[in-house]
Amino acid sequence: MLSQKTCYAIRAMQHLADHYGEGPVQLAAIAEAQKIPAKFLTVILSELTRYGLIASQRGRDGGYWLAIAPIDITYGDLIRHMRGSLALVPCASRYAHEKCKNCVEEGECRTRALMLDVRDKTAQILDAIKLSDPIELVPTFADVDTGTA
Amino acid sequence: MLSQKTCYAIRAMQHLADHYGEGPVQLAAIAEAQKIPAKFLTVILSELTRYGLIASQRGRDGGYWLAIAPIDITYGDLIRHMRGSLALVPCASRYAHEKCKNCVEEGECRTRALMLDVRDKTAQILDAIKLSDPIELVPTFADVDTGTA
DNA sequence: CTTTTTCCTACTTGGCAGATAGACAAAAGG
DNA sequence: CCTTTTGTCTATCTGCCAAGTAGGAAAAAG
Repeated sequence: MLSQKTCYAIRAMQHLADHYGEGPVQLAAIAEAQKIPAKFLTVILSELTRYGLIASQRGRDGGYWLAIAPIDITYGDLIRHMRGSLALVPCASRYAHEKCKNCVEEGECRTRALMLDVRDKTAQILDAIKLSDPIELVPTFADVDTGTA
Repeated sequence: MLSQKTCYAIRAMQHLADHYGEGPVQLAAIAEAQKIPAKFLTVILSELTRYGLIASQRGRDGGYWLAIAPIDITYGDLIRHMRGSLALVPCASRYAHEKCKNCVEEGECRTRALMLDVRDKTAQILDAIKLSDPIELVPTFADVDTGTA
């Protein structure tokens, strides 16, 4: 599961990508358009600024903009910055590896082996899609007919 | 992230799969071998029994065993039972769909479109691997050299 | 009827995601 | 300079829920 914060961050970044090259976008504008609690967005944007993904300007007519062209930012980057990991299990993370608690030896853990594979496939998808890429929207009812899960 | 409970459930099921056809396996044996707190395992196994994945017998020489052949149980099934969803975001789940809070319209949400894709790929992997499949273990140091994430 | 083992319901607890508060810093206009 | 606007930082609150515990009931077998 992505945290709520990560979801907010993604939407904020998408918003900035949509307005790339148009000068600073103010926090309030993002908050309203993306339905993100303004005060919380403050924290998120500061974080993204610190990571170097966005730049900012204070004072009148200030705001935020992408520090990197949207074509150079992948969803994978973004999620890793916000969550630390794409893996479903701490021991299967490559950048944010951590031992699971109450687990068997890592070298003996079948779950870990499996989840490493899932992680890599997930990374393949998310690292291939850039903020600038058009994303084909999926209508709301799509869930009903495919009985996959 | 898989919950700790889900991880325990997976290991417990693997254990039962390893002893398939050997008669009932007692809770204490699973708990010890898989390093799972015994009292908590109680709750998990009962749940799995209710779902029909395992069967049980009380009393002397009782225990648990798989109610279904390991070749007919996929990791996907298992995780869905324990977590309700393979998706990274509630609105991208197919069986356990739920609206995200504080989000834009689902039909307009790019994050959802993306995450639906990730979910499907994840399901493809996890539904293709059965409890009976041998899983190639991955040595502990594998994380160091591949700089993917 | 005693022992062994699973089953059930309820409860406790700690941690942390999510969100807020409020003082501070800087940029621009007048 | 002083005021307004907007971002920055650090501290704090709060409610929820995963994780685990407690303890007794039910069943099987001898």
